[in-house]
Amino acid sequence: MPVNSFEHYPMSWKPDSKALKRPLYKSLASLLEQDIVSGFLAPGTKLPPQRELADFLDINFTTITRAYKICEVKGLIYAVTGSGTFVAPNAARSITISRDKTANLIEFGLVSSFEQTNAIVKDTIQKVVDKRYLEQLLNYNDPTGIPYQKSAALNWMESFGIHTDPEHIAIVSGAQNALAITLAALFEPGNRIATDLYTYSNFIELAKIFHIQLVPIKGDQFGMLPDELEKQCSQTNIHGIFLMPSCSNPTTVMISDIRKQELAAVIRKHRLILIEDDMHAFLTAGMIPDYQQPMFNLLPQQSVYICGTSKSICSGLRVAYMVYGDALREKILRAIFNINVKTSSLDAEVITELILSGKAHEIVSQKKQLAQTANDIYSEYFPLKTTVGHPLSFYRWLPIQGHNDAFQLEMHLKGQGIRVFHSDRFLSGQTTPEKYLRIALSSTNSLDELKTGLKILTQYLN
Amino acid sequence: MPVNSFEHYPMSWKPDSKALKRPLYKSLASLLEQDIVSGFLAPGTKLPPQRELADFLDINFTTITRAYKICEVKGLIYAVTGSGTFVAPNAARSITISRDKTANLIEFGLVSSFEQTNAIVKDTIQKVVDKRYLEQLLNYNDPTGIPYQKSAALNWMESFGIHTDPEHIAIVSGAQNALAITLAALFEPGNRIATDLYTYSNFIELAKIFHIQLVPIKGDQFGMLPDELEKQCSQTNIHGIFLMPSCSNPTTVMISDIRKQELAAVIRKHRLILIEDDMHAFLTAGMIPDYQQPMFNLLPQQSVYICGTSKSICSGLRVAYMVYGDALREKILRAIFNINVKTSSLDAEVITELILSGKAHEIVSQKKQLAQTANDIYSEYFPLKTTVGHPLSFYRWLPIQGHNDAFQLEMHLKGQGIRVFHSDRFLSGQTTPEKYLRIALSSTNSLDELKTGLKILTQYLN
DNA sequence: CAATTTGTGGCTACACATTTA
DNA sequence: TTAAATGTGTAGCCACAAATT
Repeated sequence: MPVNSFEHYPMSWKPDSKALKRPLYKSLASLLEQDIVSGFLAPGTKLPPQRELADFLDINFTTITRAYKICEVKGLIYAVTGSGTFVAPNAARSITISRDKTANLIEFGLVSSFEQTNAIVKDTIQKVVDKRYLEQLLNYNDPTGIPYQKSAALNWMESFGIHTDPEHIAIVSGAQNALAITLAALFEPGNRIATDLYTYSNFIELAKIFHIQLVPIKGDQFGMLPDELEKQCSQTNIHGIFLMPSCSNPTTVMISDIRKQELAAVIRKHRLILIEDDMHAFLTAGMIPDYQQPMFNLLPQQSVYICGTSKSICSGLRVAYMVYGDALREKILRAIFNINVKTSSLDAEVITELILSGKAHEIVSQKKQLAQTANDIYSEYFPLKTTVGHPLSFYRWLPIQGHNDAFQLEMHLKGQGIRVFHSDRFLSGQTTPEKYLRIALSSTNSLDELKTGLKILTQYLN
Repeated sequence: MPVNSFEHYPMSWKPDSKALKRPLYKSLASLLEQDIVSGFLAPGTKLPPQRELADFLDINFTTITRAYKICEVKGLIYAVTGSGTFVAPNAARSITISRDKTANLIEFGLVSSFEQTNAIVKDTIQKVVDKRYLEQLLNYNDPTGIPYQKSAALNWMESFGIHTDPEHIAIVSGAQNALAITLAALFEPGNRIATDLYTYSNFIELAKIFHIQLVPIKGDQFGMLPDELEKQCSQTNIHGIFLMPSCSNPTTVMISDIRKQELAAVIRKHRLILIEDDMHAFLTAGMIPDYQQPMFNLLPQQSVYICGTSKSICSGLRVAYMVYGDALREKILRAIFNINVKTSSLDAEVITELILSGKAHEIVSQKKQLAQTANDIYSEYFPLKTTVGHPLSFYRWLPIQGHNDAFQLEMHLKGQGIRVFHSDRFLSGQTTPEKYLRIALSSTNSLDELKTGLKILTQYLN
């Protein structure tokens, strides 16, 4: 029997108890899902507490717990002990970022990599084709990469501070693919991974696919806060942590060397698996005075270091390097064989040749130059108030005011001819009061187009 | 309080109740896992019934259910209602098949694809490099394939009976990758997929990675038995079915056209998602008199059709085509973007050029010729007693007697210089009394080596 | 700092379905 | 055919932990 009449305490959600079928918890979960996906329950809405809803429906409150759990794992809602359960910011839509050529828009959304440099790659492909061993690249051999390709990879990563042997490196099909492999290999459904409050939206989606919960941790201008991480680790059972130390996506924050060591101490203490996505090492190592080494070096036995070549060398050739501790090796190899079989040796060979011939460094220095120019242009339109973030980042993180509806803002800007992403897309958990736009500087067809787009943006935002 | 003393009914497994910590079910599961992985509990061992073990440990029997469930999802054990719980045949080892070059062995294990034909591919790569639009293949554009590449794909699959539009096809990085994407996109942990008793071992491993349970269904010489499928579907909640109609791996069984229709009726009735791995269509369509069309055509809205080009065209270029119904499209695209971002347009372009230039058909006819010769050689050593199975299969399924320890047999044959796989590797669930070897005919360096290997094998088995 | 609110995790009870004897 | 054995699935009970007031 319900105890209260609820007339004085209106609940934000009153599911029709007649619509409930057995099993109750599944039925309730699907009612909730419907109301969220249909938009009836807006993002941020506080759902009734478990006990209250249970009372209303006259069932046990743990049955509500179960129903809520189903929706939480699907990323539709999130729960905060003590304060309640809320509809997630990105509940009703997919935040996957991919190339979308439908309209003639100025691309500030997807972060490309100044594709102007691809002409250099073209010549190198010809050199690879001329090699007498080309045929050897077309079979099933060496699923994790041919030994000399791995040597070239080590050569490439040496300047970032990575040192290992060919047994602990694998060539995979891009950094995103490396992340998928890592989650498949080392985590189980229901595991938790700590991330920054704002993080790479495709990692959020990947976590959903693998049914891994993300635990957002607060940070400051030097990266994630060790105390906050410590707090969460001691509170709940956390299995891993995802970091992008060289230039966090989307915030452009670089983790300082001291902070790396502090974080490493917490990670070591709680035996987390560190997933270090160091896609931007090429922009940071040797450039930023504070840069010492990747976190992998501090925690080699419990880390996966991922070095993608899409941003630094060429985006269309899907090649990334994974470096891992011995304890993780077997599981990772198994996941690679089952998800990829292998990565095309032809693609890997082109990247290898670019590295060994020195062309890769040439490409990098061109890209740095382009990044410098693009950032200079950006600061003409949006002066950088502080020195926060990476000075050469391929994207910027612009604080905005008064545009709380992420979807609507993105739509309006599309109407203005600009594709850009609102910060809500990058939220790993609950919402925050501050709002931003992530503005890719590396994806327009020309620097003129970049200027045009930024001009439209300044006008729109003022 | 325990009710019985158990002295008269010895249990196969008596965990130390003092070793149990809280939570009980996790602790118990890990004790069980240890004893299985260490080999203390051999494959096939019957575990104590849930109630009996509960009585012994003096806890509730559903706590045992939970512990068993954890191990079942990990593939360590399997449960049969009414008869009990058993240690799985492949519990203690990984059955992932991958290239393994460690020793100088004759390769009868991994199924390659007569790599002699790769010389033709070499010339085509040069043609691709000469194209003026090569640079356009090096960016993030067209993540599911460039429109004309998709047209070529449709062109290629037309002879297999596939007709669709470019919106319902995607280019991915090989058939195994397509399977990973399909499982990630369309299934949830705990879902069940029906498979043949013997099935592709990397699919079994993939199911483990995604925590999907396989439900083995009996079959005969024409493929899976519809009645058995119907029975299982009405008994438990099954979400999908995995079939290789053109030439099942490892049994070489081809599903007859009548059987396809009967199976389709059951699949439709129970709304299963059909995963049709039609890697061998090129060996079957137009070759086998009975061949009419893929099952995709019978169930276009609830099927994923996978057409790999590794076996038919070139194994090192990681390219497969996925064809799917509109209802599945969005989820599949999301999984592709998150697991691959895209497949190398360079690789896809080479395959496209091979198809459009007619070279692909040339390669196929060479491979068919090689397959014919290899099968002829095989039948000199192991006369085919019946007409069961595909006549041109790249591998054969040899019944053997008296070698029940799969691992030991594989080891002994390695000692003889041969790498080959025992049927236990391909078991999707419980064990069977019949034993086989899967013998790859397409992976030796020469036909002479094939003969040598087969000779050693006949001698060993007699 | 204590009381209250709210969510988490684990064990138990029980109805039910299938298989086997 | 019926009874016993055995596994499956759902809901309830309860101790506890964290956050709020």
